[in-house]
Amino acid sequence: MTSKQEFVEKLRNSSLRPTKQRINICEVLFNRDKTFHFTINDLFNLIKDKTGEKVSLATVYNTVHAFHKKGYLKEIPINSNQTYFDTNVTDHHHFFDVKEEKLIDLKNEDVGPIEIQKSIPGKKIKSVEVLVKLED
Amino acid sequence: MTSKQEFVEKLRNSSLRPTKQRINICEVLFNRDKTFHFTINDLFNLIKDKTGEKVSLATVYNTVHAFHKKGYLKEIPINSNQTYFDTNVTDHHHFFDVKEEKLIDLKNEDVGPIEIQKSIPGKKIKSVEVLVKLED
DNA sequence: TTCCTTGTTTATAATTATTCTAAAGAAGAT
DNA sequence: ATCTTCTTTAGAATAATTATAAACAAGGAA
Repeated sequence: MTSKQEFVEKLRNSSLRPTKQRINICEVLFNRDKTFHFTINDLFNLIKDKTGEKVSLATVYNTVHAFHKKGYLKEIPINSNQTYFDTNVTDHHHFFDVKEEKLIDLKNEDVGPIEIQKSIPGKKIKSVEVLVKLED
Repeated sequence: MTSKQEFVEKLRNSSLRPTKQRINICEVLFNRDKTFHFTINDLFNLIKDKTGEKVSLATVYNTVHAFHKKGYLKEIPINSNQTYFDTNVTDHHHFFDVKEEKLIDLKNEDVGPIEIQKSIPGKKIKSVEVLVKLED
């Protein structure tokens, strides 16, 4: 359980003003035991449900992008019409259940080391992501 | 160099009628040495350039989806506003140059074996894709 | 051939996710 | 309090994709 005050500090430390909306979004995103996978629309609906307060869709977009930029959220590369985010920003991978459109975390140790043995001149590796698609 | 007749047969074998439009699309997609990464819009523009004939955008969508369904094209999981496809349908991976929005093939042997040591009850693995993002 | 059925193409409209805009409101500093 | 800057918001704009339904073409049968 993270207190509201901690979110206020987190936001201040990131030079993001601690507004009511952002704190509500923090509650929904970060006040959890497990990692959380979501689309903007998921989040938009959850905010109303969990906090009882409505935050405009534009603000949800703004805030998610701000948090992503600050490194508090990770974008998951996946083929979907919607963009998926993850509150687990550590280096890890995903299962994607195609039928249920659901993501499941895959720990690094469940995949083993991945050694990329090719390099592109002038470029460096920013991230390595494994996506394992699941079917029935 | 693949002849037009071969495309006609390929289409017939897939119970797709060999129309002028589909054959043109085949020429652009499959008459190449190297693997080809593209978005629908890339392809739409290339058809005009390479064949001199215009195919409607809707037909490009229809055909790409039909070819994807038949297994002649692979969809690449990536976070982009556009969907990327690949004419290389073998099991392999990708670099994505984030700045230039360009994909580069990564052979399986350049990545090494990936062993997924977690399983989800009732589900089986459909595909394993590695995406390596590149930055300058 | 000619006719018939079914599949295909097409322009255009509809849909959907996301971004933009500009005005009103709130936070923080002085 | 006042001022500046950041934030929120509704709604408009954009862009990719999908749906629609009418015209058209392919393939088969007579």
